[in-house]
Amino acid sequence: MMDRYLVRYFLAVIDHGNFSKAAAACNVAQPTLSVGIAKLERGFGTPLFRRSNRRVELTAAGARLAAPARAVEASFAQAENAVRGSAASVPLRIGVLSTVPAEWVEAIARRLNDNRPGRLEIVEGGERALHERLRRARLDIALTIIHPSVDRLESEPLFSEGYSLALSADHPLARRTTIAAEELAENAMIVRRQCEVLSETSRHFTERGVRPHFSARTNSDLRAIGYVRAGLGVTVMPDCFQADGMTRPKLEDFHHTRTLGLAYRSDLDRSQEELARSIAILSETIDHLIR
Amino acid sequence: MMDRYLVRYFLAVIDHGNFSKAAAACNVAQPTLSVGIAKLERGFGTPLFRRSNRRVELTAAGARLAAPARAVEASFAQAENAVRGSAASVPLRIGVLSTVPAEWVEAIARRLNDNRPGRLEIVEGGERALHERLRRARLDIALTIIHPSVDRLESEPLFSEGYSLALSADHPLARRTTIAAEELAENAMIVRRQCEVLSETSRHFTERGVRPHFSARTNSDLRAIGYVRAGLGVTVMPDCFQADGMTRPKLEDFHHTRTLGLAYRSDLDRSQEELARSIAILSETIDHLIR
DNA sequence: CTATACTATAGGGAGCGTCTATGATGGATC
DNA sequence: GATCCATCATAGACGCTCCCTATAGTATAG
Repeated sequence: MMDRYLVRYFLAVIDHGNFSKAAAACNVAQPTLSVGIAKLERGFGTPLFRRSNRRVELTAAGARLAAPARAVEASFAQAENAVRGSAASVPLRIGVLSTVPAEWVEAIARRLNDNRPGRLEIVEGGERALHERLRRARLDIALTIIHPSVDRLESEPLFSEGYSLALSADHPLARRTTIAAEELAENAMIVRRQCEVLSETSRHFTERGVRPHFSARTNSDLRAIGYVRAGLGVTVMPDCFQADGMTRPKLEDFHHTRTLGLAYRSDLDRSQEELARSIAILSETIDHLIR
Repeated sequence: MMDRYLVRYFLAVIDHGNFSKAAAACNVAQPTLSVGIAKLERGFGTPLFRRSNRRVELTAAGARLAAPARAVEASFAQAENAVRGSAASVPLRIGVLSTVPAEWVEAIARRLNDNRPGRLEIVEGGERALHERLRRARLDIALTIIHPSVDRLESEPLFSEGYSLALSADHPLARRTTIAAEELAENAMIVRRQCEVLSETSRHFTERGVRPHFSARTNSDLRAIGYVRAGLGVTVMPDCFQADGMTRPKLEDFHHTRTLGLAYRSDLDRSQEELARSIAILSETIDHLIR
C-alpha cells in the first residue's frame, strides 16, 4: 500500500547510497529496510533499485518515483507544521534539578535548541519544587530524581549514582579512593544547602563522633566547587560533579544513591509527539554526558 | 507519527461528516476510526474535531490540517502513478469462462473500467483454454471453475452453484420445483456444446432410459436461452442463468456443482497491488451479482 | 421517557513490522 | 586463486499495534 515508512526507507536509500547506511539513518536493522524496499517493489511490480555489491542505483521506475516520494515526505512535514501553527508559540518548559552540573544544563539547552523548533524555557529547582510544578502542569518535563513510587507521573530513569567526597587536588587524602568519616575530623566542611542528602550526610558524621565546623554554606554547586578547589574545606556531592583540581574519593559506608531521570505528565495538552521527541533528545544528551 | 492511514481517516471524517460513515468508507469499524482520530489528536496535542451528537466539525487546528492532509493523499497518488508510468500501457488481461452469463461479463467489464486505470483485455474461453493461458502467463486473472487441486495457481473461490433445467415459462412443468428425467422424455433438448457437464447430463438421461431428440446445438448461452424461451426445447444450465420467460426447476438426482472463482499467478511481473485491487473489484462485483 | 444516532472505552486476537542470525554474492587483496 | 570484506537477501521468532466485537456514555428527537 505504499505506506509512509516505506517512502522514508526509499528516500534513505537514495540519500545514503546503500541499504545498510540507510537502515541506520532510519533507526532500523538492515534486513528490515531490505524487506521494506522489496515490499515496495512487489507492490509496484517493478524493481526500484539496481543492486550491485559496490553501490545501489535507481532504475528508471525508481527514478520516476524519487521526486514524488520527496513530495510525499514534504507534504507530511507541511501538514504536521500546519496543525502546530498556533501551538508552536507555546514554549517547551524543562525543569532541571539544582544539583545537576551546570555544564549538563548547558549541553541540554544547546541540544534542545538545535534539534527542536520553538521556544524553550528552563526552570531550576529542588526536587519538591519541580515535582510540584509538574503536578500543576507548569512544566512539561523535569530532569530530576526518580523515585520508585509512581506518584501519577510518567517517568523514565536515566542513570543512578552515588554521593562522594569532593577534595581539593592538593589535599593530603586526595589520592585515596575511600576515606572514612573519622579521618576528616579536622577538616572544615562546605555545606551545599540544596543537597538532597544533606541531613543524611550530617547524621553520617555525627554518628561517627565527627563534628566538623562549617567554613561555607552555599546554594550554588559551582561556588561549592570553587571553595573546595580553594582548599576552604571538603564537601559531599553527587558523583557526577567532576572538575579539574578536585578529586572525588568515596566516603566510607555512605551508600546513598539517587536515580536521575525524566518525569513528565502523560495527560498533557501539549503534543505527545513533540514531547516524545524532546524526551528522546534529553535522554540521548544525558547518555552522552555520563559516559 | 501521523501515518498514512490516519490521514485517510481524517479526510474521511471531513468528507462524510461523522465517524460512523467515515469508518464504513475506510472499510474499518467505527471504534477503529475513533481511536485513529484520537491518536492524531494525541499526537498533535490538540483536538481536530468538535464532536456533537448531531455532527462533527473541524476545530481551528483541524481546519489548518485539512488542506495539507489532502495534499498528502494527492502526493501519494501522484507517486504511485509516477512509478507506474510505463507499466500503465500494459493492459490487464482477464479471462472469463464461456459459461458465465453475458450480463455478468458486461458488469465486470464496466466495473473494472470505471475503478481501475489502464487498458483492459477480456478473453472468453473454456475451462481448459483459460487454464492454459494462465499457465503461459497470457492472462492475469481468470474467472473460471476452481478445483480443489492447487495446480500451481493461486485461486480464490467465490461461490458454488448447481445445474438445473431451463424451461420456457409456459411449459406445462414450468411451475414445478423439481422434475425427474423421465418426465422429460417427450421434450426436445437444446445442446449447449460448451457446457462443462455436457457428458454427465447426457449420461443422466440415457441411464434413465430417456433418449430425447436434440432440437438445437449451440455454443452460445444467449441463443440457448432464446431457444428455450421460444419453446424449441429444454436444456440444463448452471443455476446462475436467469431470464424473464424462463424458469429453472431442479433436475431430480442431478447433483453436480461447480465452484466459480478467480485464478491467477502469484509470481507475476505485474504489480501485486494492481492485481490485488483488480481481484477485489472482481470479487465484489460477483458477490453483488449473485445476491 | 423511550428511541435513536452517535462517539468513546475495554479487551482480545491477528497480522505484520522488526529483530537476530545466517546465507549468498561479488569485488579487493595478498 | 584462496581469503577477506562489504553488501544485500532470507528465515524464523517476537512483539507491537491495528482492528475487531461488545458495551457504555451522551445528546437529540418524538
